Amino acid sequence: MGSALRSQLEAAGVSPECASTIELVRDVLARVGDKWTVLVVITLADGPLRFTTLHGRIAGVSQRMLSQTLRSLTRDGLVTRTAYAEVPPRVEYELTPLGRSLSDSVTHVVHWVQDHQAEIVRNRQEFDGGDLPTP
Amino acid sequence: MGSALRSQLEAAGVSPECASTIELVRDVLARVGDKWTVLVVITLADGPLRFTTLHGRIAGVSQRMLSQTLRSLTRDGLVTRTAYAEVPPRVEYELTPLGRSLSDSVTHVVHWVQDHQAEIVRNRQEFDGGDLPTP
DNA sequence: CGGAATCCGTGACGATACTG
DNA sequence: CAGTATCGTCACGGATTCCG
Repeated sequence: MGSALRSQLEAAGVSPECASTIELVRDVLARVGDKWTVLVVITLADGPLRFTTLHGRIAGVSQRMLSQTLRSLTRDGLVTRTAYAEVPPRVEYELTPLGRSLSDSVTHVVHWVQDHQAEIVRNRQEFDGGDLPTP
Repeated sequence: MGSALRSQLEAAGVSPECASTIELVRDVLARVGDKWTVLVVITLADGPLRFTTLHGRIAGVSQRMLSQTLRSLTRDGLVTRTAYAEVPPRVEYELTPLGRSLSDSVTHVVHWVQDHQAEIVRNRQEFDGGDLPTP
């Protein structure tokens, strides 16, 4: 399996030396593509925020998912988690330089989507509707 | 929900005029992040390929998932599907200019992952292992 | 050959309740 | 305030089978 996958990346212009890169690429892209990660990242782009603030700003996210997303991001070193020993407790999350650099790449894709969204929507309508029925 | 989401994009530097952009962004990113799309796209980067060839080159993909992925990509206008009325039947898939331009953006992220994979792996090990146990 | 249809297991996700 | 724990649902993804 590895060699075939390696050739995939070679075709994409990725250096062939590390076969497991593809898995990590897929892993990171899956993270980026998941439901909440992008929203968390771009929300944190302004500066550090605490859990509840984040929870309030990102509409529709459950505590469970937010917590999980933040832990994954922290694990990968994309955000830092800082807990202050206070009463009431306060925890702040902040993008690391690594997280910010990923954010830049992702923003690039976001802008791509924005630039081509009309075309995509039109393509979908055309595909779904086929030609208009003749009633 | 829409207004909160809109502010997300504003924070990310995206123009505020279209509230539904965020959903499309998430949608497209989810597609990009899914298990097979990236592999299909970079495999098609060389040129048009037929279904079975694609199925052979992408290790581990089932016919179902490949078919599904290709249909989604076709629906969005990222690939074209050309069926030749022959025996045996032949169907070729090819990246559209739109698909190629997305491919470029995604490749950018792929390269980012490649550049930072060592750091990510190290971060994960550090996070998972914590400090080394003392046996 | 190129799929679509069916069945089915797994786990992602949301809602809720509880804890330090 | 900042989570963890538990549970129920359901969509994703794989294997198999059937059709044009």
